[in-house]
Amino acid sequence: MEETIKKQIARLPEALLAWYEKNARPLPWRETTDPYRVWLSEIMLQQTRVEAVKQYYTRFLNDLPTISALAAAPDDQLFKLWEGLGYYTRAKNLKKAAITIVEKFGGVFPQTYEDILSLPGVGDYTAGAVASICFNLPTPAVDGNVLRVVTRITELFAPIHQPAVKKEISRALAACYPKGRCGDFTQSLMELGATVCIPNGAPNCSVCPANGFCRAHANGTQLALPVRPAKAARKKEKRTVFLLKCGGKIALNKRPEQGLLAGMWELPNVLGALTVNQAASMLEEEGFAPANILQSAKRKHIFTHIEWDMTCYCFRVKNNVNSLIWVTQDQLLNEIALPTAFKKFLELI
DNA sequence: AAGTCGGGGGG
DNA sequence: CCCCCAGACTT
Repeated sequence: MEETIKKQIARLPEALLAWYEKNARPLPWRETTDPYRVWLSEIMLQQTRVEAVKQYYTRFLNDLPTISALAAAPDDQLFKLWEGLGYYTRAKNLKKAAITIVEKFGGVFPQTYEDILSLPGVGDYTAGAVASICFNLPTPAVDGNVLRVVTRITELFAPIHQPAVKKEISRALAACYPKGRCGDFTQSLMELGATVCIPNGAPNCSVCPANGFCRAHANGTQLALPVRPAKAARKKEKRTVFLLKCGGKIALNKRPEQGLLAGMWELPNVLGALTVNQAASMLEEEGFAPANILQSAKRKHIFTHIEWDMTCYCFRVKNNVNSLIWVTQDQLLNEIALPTAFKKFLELI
């Protein structure tokens, strides 16, 4: 299979590089080959759209302009810079990797594929992207865009979630990487997938530089590719969220270090949809004096594997409880990173 | 190989 | 609603 793929993508580098020179979008991380900046962009872009990343990227580099600054950054600052971007372990691993670079690599970003791959949070894709873009190594970066482009050009109906299929595609690509233009070829593949050979609807084949040798285009099978596994059904959960106010402060809770939103702050909440009376009773059982209900609201939040149907009760309470952390509105706004699911209730304050 | 881990933009 | 996004890591 690999040999077949190689033959069918043989014309890709020449066609894509010429097209990329004229059609590359100007993106902040394309103005440099500094590995810190390219690495940061690749981590932020994991499962995250370009438009969402732009502002985060610029602000992050403004506040933490060097690897050593990142290695020394307090977690609060780090998470505030990541707040709302999702997949928060990316931020934790980013700092871990920065510390590794300082301690193990003498503060110099590693320059081989294997060393880059060894950093926490860096997998095959990111290592290939950084190595090719920053160090001109023939290391493919096989993301969703590239899988779509290659499976369409070669009309490969193999399920792309299988590691073996990704490896075949990666090896075939590595063999055709153009000397001296490795970074541009990596980016041109992704650019084609992002702007021409797009997901969700018909690709723009009429302007595609590969339409002369694309099998899916020739046979009209673009929409059937790539082949993905069936998606698992999402679970639904009802939750009751407490917005507790006491003496100008708001109650927060620290989530467990494992699992969903690991280690993040949250508004106190419990499983199940409590009535306002049940919620008030629960507060009394937890050691609060009788509480006054101020407002309530319902919000839905959708994660990848679970959906929260949340009912929030805003209570004014007269005494606080030690197991909760009490913060001012200013702290909550400017210092503490609160996941989006809970941010949806802050307008009740 | 299958599950887990956020959030959002667009059909 | 549904799709899937410049994926990585754990089990």
